[in-house]
Amino acid sequence: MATRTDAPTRREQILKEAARLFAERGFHGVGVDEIGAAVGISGPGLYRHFAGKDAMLAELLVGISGQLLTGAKRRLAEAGEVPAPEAVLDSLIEGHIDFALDDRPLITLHDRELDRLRDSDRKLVRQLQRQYVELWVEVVRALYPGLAEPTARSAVHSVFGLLNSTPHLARPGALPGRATTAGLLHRMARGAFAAAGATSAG
Amino acid sequence: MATRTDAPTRREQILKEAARLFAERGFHGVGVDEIGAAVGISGPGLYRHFAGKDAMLAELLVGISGQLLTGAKRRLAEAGEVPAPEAVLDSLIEGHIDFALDDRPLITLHDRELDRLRDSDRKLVRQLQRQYVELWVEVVRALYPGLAEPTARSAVHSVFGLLNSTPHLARPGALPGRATTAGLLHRMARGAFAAAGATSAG
DNA sequence: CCTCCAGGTTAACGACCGCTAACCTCCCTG
DNA sequence: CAGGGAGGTTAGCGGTCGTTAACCTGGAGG
Repeated sequence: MATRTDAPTRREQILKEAARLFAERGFHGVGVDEIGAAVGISGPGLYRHFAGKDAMLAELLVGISGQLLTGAKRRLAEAGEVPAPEAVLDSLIEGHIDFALDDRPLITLHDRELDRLRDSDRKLVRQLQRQYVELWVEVVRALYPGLAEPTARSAVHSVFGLLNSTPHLARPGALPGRATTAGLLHRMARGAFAAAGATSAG
Repeated sequence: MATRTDAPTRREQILKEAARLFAERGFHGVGVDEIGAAVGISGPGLYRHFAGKDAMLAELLVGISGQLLTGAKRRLAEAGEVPAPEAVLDSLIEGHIDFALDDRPLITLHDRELDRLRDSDRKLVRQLQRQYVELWVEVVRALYPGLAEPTARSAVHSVFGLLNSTPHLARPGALPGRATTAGLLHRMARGAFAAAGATSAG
């Protein structure tokens, strides 16, 4: 992860604030004037950077899905030729937790405002999401071979629900410390998968 | 659970359809005309039954929170004088899963549109939610005494995220069967709690 | 120094939305 | 059978919102 040192562009500022506002009050609940005000310009000035309000949401959601998928692919590749399923799953979980903890507004948008997109954008996002899920499913099934595919997919979605619950955990800083929270979530995710893979043939 | 046999009142029809629409497209994304159309009357006819669009959302959210809390209290009481923590936790999990599977739109609204409420209603809903969470926290800590309270609370929220993920699992009927799904979710929830309670002192 | 464009501004338009007003029509009741 | 309330209807108002139009300005380039 190459850490950015240069200042964020105006486009990036806008996207960040829009994400926060959309997550807080919903896509329809936020006006363009508010988004503009959040970055110090006013309403219609946004149209110098984006084609419209929809375009901001689209770019956010496509970006999220793409980042998640790209990161997961990278982690899978880094695992080497004959990866240990446990290590790969740990790596996937870690990546998802990082994302959920560092970009809470985005993780909130990700499964909440998808239906507000134009058809083509929505299809793209869904495709990226599906690839991401399938990637997890394969790793989970490698670790728990007894799991049928639909069951594994349900389990993956459920663990996403668990990991994505962080926005509900408290106002900004009330968590017991980032590392502690990450550790707890990680252990719980592993525990949930283990329970899914253990008893039943699915 | 006394099963209803009489026909639903118009109010109930409206609430049900409103819940579905709010869950699908967000509170601000649904117009009163659409809600009316969904029950066969048109727009302003709704105002014979509700003071306004906000009132529908308020009644839905207060109802959900109340039902969850009431059900949980009942299950706790049914457990008897010196309850086995395991059995109580299983009962709580079962109740929450029933709710998540049977009233998907409501479970979606429950953690998504809370901020659209008037102050007084929002406070009431939050209070009910908090009581529900605290009830779970006590049971979890009885079962895993090593868990510190904040950790237990985080764990409970995370398991809610897991259980509430059902709306994302698939379109209407694509699940492997209700009982199977319920069983999977139940095992995963228990596994997640076990993992939270096992390793760390939290 | 003139030009021009990137990136702002304000004004205003058209659409939509929540809600009210005014009216109608059963159906129940005394 | 008169009366009235419950539960609809349509028309329309007032406000908001996304978007466009028209205009302004500072700074870079020839």
